[in-house]
Amino acid sequence: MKIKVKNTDFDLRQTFQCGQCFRWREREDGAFRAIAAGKLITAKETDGGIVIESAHTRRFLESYFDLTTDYGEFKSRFSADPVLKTACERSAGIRILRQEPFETLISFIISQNNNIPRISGIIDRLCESFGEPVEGGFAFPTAKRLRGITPDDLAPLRAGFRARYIADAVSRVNSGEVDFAEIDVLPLEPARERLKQIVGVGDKVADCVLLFAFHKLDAFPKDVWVKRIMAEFYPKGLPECVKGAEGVAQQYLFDYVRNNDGLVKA
DNA sequence: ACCCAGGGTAACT
DNA sequence: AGTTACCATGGG
Repeated sequence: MKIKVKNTDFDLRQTFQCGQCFRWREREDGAFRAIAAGKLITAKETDGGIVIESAHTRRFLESYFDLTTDYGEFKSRFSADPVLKTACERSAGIRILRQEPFETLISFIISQNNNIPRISGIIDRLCESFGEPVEGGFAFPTAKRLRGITPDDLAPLRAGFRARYIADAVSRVNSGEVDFAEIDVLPLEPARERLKQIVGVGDKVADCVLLFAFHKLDAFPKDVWVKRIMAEFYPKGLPECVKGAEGVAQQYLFDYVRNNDGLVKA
């Protein structure tokens, strides 16, 4: 499958490097590639728009890249707030991907008290060590494939104290105690409580999973950077114009502060 | 050597 | 309910 989409409200680098995903890499020729949901995807900016190629179906790609959502509408709504207006303009091409729940869960467990380059490294080693080999690399290992895994088994990842959290997540997903199909249809609060049953999953990790995998756009992950933004610009809370789409606003703000040294005080 | 990183937990007030 | 040390590892 090969599809071409307009590059309005869609920038590959901004979308892949805004911290929502960890497996997309830029090639020397400027194209991006990743294994997602077990298959290779490549994406490249061309004169006529963005060209996406994969063995995945069109339906999958439209869902994964969230191609049917109008981000221009979000941005015009958010622009009622001056700080968000600037953030939207700076990071105008961010889209919220629909990633696989298990991959997103494990990835954001690994992300805690960690930095993005090392998160990517740990995930790479997880895929190389336990993932199924597929064309172009390794699939992210499924929960089923990791059944029974112990923290010691995960030692080669060098995930540190997070290894036992990963093991706990695998166990609870396999037992059905954490049920992605159920979480998918649950509202934000109860869905968050389900995920927080996993040892090592708190509000922030749960909200990332709900936003980046289940596309619950009202989830608002509060990491150290967002907390700084909130303290600096929104001490009384988020503006009314983001209601229902807090997670989308969060990504514009997150990308904005991370790429603007000194915008908020550390 | 020290600090921090897309935090969470356990053990305190 | 709100604070704090600690958690492994790697990079600056």
